[in-house]
Amino acid sequence: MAFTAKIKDSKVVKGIFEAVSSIITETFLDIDPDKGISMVAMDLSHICLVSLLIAKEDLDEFKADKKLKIAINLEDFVKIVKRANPQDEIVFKDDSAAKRFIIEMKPETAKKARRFTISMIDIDEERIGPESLEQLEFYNQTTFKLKFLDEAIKDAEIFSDALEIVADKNLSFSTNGNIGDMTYELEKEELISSDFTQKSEGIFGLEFLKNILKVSAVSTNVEMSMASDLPIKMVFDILNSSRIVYYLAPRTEDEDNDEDDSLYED
Amino acid sequence: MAFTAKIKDSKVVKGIFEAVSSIITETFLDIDPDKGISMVAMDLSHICLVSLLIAKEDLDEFKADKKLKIAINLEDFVKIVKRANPQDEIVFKDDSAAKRFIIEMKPETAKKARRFTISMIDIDEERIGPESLEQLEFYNQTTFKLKFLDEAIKDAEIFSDALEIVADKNLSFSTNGNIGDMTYELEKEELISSDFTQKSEGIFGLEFLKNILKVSAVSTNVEMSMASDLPIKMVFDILNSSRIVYYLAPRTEDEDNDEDDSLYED
DNA sequence: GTAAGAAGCC
DNA sequence: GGCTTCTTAC
Repeated sequence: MAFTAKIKDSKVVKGIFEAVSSIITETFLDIDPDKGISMVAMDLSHICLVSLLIAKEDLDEFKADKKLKIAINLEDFVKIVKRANPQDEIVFKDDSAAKRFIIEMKPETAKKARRFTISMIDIDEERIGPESLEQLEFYNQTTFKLKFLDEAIKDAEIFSDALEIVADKNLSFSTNGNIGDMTYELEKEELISSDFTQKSEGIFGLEFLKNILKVSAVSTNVEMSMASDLPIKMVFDILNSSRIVYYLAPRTEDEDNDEDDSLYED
Repeated sequence: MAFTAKIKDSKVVKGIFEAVSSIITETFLDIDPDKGISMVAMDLSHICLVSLLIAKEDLDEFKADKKLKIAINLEDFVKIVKRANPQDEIVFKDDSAAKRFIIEMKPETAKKARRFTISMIDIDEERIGPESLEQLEFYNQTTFKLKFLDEAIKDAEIFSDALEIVADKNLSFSTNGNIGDMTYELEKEELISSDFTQKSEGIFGLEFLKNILKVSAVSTNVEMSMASDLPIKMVFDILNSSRIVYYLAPRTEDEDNDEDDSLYED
């Protein structure tokens, strides 16, 4: 047992992994004695990259002898995590010898935990990390309440399956479709912070945005970075020192060619 | 009209028969002037026997001249019972001359009842009663809150379609499947009562257990009796003097031969 | 009235 | 398996 981590608030664990698993089905969990638990993975269509860090400072217990990479099916993992009751605390352990990942849950005062295991899976090493994305230069950055983006998404899906996001003097969300269109503008005063240096615009799929917004169970603000023709970067702070970062590729004019949506040219 | 019975709380009637009909499709209702309304029937695959008694003490009105056996399709019967509103009281009557069973429902204060009838059907006399099952000698018996079994079932169905139940020092539920496994143990303190004299274990189909658990609409505790290689007996008290008893046959190693699961060798 | 969970449909 | 609807808890 090279690794043990405990989180007392199972609701946070549920919120984090339900959000992530709505986009990612399989992933490595990276256990790092110095950092905590992290993962980086892309959705199958390579349109969205998700990077999660649960910092060791946010773990109520954390023991790790060495770095570990544990590959799991997130969907199955979430089915288990969902079984936690609100008052349960959750413990993760590895049983690498048996290629199993262990999840235990129990109320803090209970003696005996319900114990689940999930088989580790074999997946290819991720071919690309987020490093190249971290080099991206965004012209515009803003932080604001997640509920605004949630509203814009719900407004937009009346008309279309995509949302246009424009950062210029202010931040605007818009869409148009057969039955009509909508515009939702946030004034500077409604933004917690904003630094817009060059107009940028992009169109993004609502399905991804809706899945990303599931993070609102565990976060209240979004820090959004944009530049035309680049993926949009959205950072969500969770717990005290942890975060989930999404890079979502814009839709291109040439929607027939799915490859153009990909975050990477293979 | 040789028989009339009234139950003021239609929700109880719904709960009882929705639970039973999830396993039994056709049955005799036995009307006994001394006892009340009862039924004994097995599911079509002969894996589960259900015995229901609604004691006459629990009926708000009960008139029966003589013993009656009324064969009905429970599925159709439940469709009718489901039509009752929560504030309705329900009256059952026979119209044996017309081979019809009558269900009336109305709010207590209403003058006029909604009236349904359902045709009696022809089914073979049940070839075997529960008498032989009542002779079974169980080594272990325990009573505990239904919610624990409910949790164990929901935990287990992530992995498999079966649940292993072991009574030894304590009571444990477990399962395993391709994606992983789970264990759920109940300490003696979590059991309302327990009398374990000899370790027993058995594997039971989750589909049956889930249908049996529908009884939780009308009961809160389960009294469970076990012995290895015997059916598991589960007794649920309902109302004041009534009860539903299930005998569920364990799955056998040789799962290809369905007959081995049968409660009876024909 | 809203939101989460369960059941039914595709 | 996802989506939708219905039910139930807060």
